[in-house]
Amino acid sequence: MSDSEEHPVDGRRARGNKRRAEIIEATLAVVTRDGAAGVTHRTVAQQAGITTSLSTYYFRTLDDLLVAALSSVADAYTARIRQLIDRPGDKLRGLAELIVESGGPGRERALAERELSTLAARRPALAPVARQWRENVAELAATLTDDPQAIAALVAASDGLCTAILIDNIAADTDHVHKVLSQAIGTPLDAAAPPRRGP
Amino acid sequence: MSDSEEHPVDGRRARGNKRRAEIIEATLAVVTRDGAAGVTHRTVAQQAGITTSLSTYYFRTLDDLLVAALSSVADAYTARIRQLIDRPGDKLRGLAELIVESGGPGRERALAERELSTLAARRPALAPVARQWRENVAELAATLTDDPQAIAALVAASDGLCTAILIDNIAADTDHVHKVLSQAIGTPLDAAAPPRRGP
DNA sequence: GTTCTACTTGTACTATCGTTCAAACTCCTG
DNA sequence: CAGGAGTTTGAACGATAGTACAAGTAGAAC
Repeated sequence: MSDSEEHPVDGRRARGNKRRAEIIEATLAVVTRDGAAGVTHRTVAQQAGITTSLSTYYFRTLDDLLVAALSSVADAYTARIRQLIDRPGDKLRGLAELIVESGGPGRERALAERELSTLAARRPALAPVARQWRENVAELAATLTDDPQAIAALVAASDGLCTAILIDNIAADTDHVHKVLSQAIGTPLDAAAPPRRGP
Repeated sequence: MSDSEEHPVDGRRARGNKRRAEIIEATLAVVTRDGAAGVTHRTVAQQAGITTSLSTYYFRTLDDLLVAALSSVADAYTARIRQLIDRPGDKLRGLAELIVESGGPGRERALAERELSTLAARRPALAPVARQWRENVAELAATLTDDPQAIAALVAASDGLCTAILIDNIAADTDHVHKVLSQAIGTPLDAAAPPRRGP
């Protein structure tokens, strides 16, 4: 985690890492297509175009594979939200756009994340990973207000909006989501996007 | 649906209905214990103390069984919320108590509902059932405000709070949930529980 | 009592699952 | 080149899944 890679010159390990990523990608594709219940070593291997044993070589058990897949999705979302937090701009609108994505191009990923998050209620190993999304949103909210209730409301509303978009398959409109988020956090329209000139 | 039962005198059919309810109950118990993925005709039958074939006799396919189980849970929640809507009292606090229940005695049911709701994203037959909860909350919210954004925010926040309680396993405090709901809907503390004397 | 319907059981078939394992292949090391 | 570490394959084992089906039981209709 600290440094990128220690042996980037070893072609064997490089290939291994690439394979690992491919298998995770295939796993997400399977979750998207057939749901988390459809994830088996065989389906994942077929999706990745490899043999079943190779899947078990990299992920000894199915649990290992699911944890890795959820971690991958969660990391991607974390990066997106951190970008919103660090960069200047309307954070609330950025969050709204991120949520709306769950109904469009990012629907597969979001659906996969929801499936895997639900598993988290049952597998302690997944819980910390599943919690990341809410913690990140809370951090973003903390830059907009100091009111704990408002932060909690925004986090809950963000989660609920994602659910509604995914399950109900409702039309995802950025303006609408933005308004609902504003409503949840209170009166952030003044404080949310102050046209600061930066330091 | 219009009248209760047409042949309540037939002891055979009565036993059949009882068995059906028992199997649904066993299914929910299995979902609670092992997750939706753990639902098989065999596990359900064992949980119910019957034979496998009897489970398939009442629910020809596993899908039938899952749809019936989700419908059962959704109906129970619908009844609870309708009670809140129809009866006088602080509706928002009642909703908060209902949500908090998801972390306590009603955790099993709530978890089962979430698992089955997630399935709804994939099985169109489950979608209308899974939508009920949100529609009911929206109806409750409509009695508190006319602002569509506020209604949407309350619905989303309710859903998100349930998720947080279930997945993160956070301490569920009625006061806290109530405050967050109030924050989401705006300033309902005055309008939410007006001590009206009736019509 | 006879007949019919609804309920219940035991058993079996086929398919797929997770997982293991030894052998073959690829690439780095010396 | 030889040797070893990492990668990939094919086949197989035991367990469990959905489902089907014929036989048997309990209660209703006549």
